[in-house]
Amino acid sequence: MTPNITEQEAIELQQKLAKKVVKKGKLTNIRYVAGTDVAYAKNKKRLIAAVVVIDIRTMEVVEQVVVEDEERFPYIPGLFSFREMPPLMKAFEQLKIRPDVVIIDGQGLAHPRRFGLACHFGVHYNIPSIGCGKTRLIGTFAPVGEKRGDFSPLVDGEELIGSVLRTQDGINPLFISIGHKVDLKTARQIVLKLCTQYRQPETTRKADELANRMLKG
DNA sequence: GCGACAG
DNA sequence: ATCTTGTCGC
Repeated sequence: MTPNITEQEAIELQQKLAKKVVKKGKLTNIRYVAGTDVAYAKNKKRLIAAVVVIDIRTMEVVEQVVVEDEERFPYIPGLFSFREMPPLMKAFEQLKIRPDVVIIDGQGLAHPRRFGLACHFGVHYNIPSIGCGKTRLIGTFAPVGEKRGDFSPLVDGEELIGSVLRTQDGINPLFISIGHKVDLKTARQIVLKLCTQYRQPETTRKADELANRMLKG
């Protein structure tokens, strides 16, 4: 990540890198799915990043890494990746397994400049990635069906930028979008498969649990 | 000017 | 995201 980057430079970098995002990819025969999460304490410049790899065939955790890093960029909607990429990179680069796809806690193409954290991470490592956020950054959508698997298009004007996906019956939906090298339908299928029992994918839940455990204990 | 705004 | 405990509801 570019150190001491200004807000304007960050925006220009996003516009430049957004051109490199690949919006296709069926990802057949995948096995290793990674999940990421970053936790931090208020009024402290300490960030804890966690990456957990799950074998999608057995749903067992096969590798996990957690690291501590210092805050280098504030939280600014639209520039989120400049805050979380540094700690995530530090963790990801300690991973021995090369995941087939990475599920990111945040948006991918569903971003003002079509370059959310999931795109940034995917393009940086040239690895398939999926944006999986709990709330909306941009876009509009019609009410989603109440059953697990129901979804409605997330659009920005005439452009389709993601899917609002119900991962459990009657539970608030998730915001899914392409990160890199995977199409939207495949992204939805992978996320849904990992949401075995809860609202969020097991990958994200395990990473969240690991990061918070490190933050406290 | 006002409201929105990933984590 | 985090600050925070109990509590209303299915």
